[in-house]
Amino acid sequence: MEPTAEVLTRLEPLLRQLGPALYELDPRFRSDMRVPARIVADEVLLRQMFRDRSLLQLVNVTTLPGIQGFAIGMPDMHEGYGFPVGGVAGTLLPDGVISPGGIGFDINCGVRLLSTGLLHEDVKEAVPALAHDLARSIPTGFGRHGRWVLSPEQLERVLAEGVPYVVHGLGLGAGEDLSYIEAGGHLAGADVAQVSVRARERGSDQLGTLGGGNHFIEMQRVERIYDAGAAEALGLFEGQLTILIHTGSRGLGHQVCTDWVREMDRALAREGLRLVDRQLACAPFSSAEGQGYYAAMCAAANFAWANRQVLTHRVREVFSRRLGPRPEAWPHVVYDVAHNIAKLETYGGRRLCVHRKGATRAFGPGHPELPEAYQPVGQPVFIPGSMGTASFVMVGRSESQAVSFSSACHGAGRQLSRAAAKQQVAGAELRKALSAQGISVECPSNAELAEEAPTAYKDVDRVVDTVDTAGIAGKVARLVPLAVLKG
DNA sequence: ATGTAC
Repeated sequence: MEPTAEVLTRLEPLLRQLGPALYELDPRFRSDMRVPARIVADEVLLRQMFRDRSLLQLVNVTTLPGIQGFAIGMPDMHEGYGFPVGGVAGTLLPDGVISPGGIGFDINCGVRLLSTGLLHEDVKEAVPALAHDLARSIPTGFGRHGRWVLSPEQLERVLAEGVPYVVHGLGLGAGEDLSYIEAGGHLAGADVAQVSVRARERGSDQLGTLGGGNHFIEMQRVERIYDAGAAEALGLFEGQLTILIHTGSRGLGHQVCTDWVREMDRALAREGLRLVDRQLACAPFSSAEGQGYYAAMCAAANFAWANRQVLTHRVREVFSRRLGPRPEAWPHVVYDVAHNIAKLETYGGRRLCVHRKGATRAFGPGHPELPEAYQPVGQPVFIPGSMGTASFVMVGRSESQAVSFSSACHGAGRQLSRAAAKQQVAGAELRKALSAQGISVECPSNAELAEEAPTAYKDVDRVVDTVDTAGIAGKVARLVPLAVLKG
């Protein structure tokens, strides 16, 4: 929905440019703003944000109790539930609020990049078969559940322990994988008791499933390297075959979000508190609701990392079956990073709860949380483009700390709603067009395909260049699709 | 994103 012309004319003069790709909205725009709103964008992307409610949603975020500094939108920002997708906000611990809408329904939706030692050129003929095998091995699509049902005990351990349990307890993956996953694939704040029975039921057969919507697995070719030093540190080279996995915590995370939004909504009503937008339901981090949600969110995040780990194992099985057990055909984890999560981090000596919704953590070089090999170059940031377009590998820069609470964008960003895309795009035609580009498509539904059409998304090259210009992350490599597997 | 509006 578009904001009214009246609102936009009032907003415009209070918006000033702070840098080559950074804007600030003065808090005088609305009396309830506690801090300014900032936006990483160029002129074109900024204009696009005027076409939906995302800017006003970002303004709403600045009203949250305990918010520090500013609320900031990434260049791929668009309208979401409560918070805009592409929004970042840090609240002061212990009594600032945590808001499930600031993390998103798909808790720890994120991206994992796998690299092979193969040149695409050398395995060209095998790509369609590999894609087909992946489609047979990995359940995809909305409502699709896996054939593998975890016992209640296994699920509890996934929620409590995350990827270390998947590797060492379930035997799926290698010990080296753990060093290349944000937080080692395990948040210690998880408390299984805060995850409802219903959420657990929904998750019990969804480990190792891809889901629908914009979730996908893509086989890609490294088309171009921008930063040779960083590419070398990440093990990337031109012509290389890579695999990108984009998925999250499935129905389990969705149910956790639903449960705790309701819980917080009730608590607010009990105390007679009204928010500017009910979808911003939140609670002080230190409150029972804040602690409960945070513990459940950590558990759902562990589930999502575990999910991407199981999918990695499936990819390895398929590659090894098809290409033989040679070391160059064994996909390594380059990195795995969330873009829907809240993390506890320190800025200017203050402990904050940093909400990232459709925003990727982008720690610069030398950050202690990075694996040793990436210390000199910074944290890998993956920007999946829309289907059939390029994806990018970037690395976080130290400047991101002051500019954006160490955050960058997470994708191209929608410019058409799912409904609008479905109306405008014929899935069957799109399928043909992708095939004509030489991209193998493994997706049962034309409707799902249409919703994710490239025209439904902003220009990923522009989004990525804006992030680069803003100085929060730098371009390392451009990856182009060879085969896409989606729901 | 999501057993696609309890």
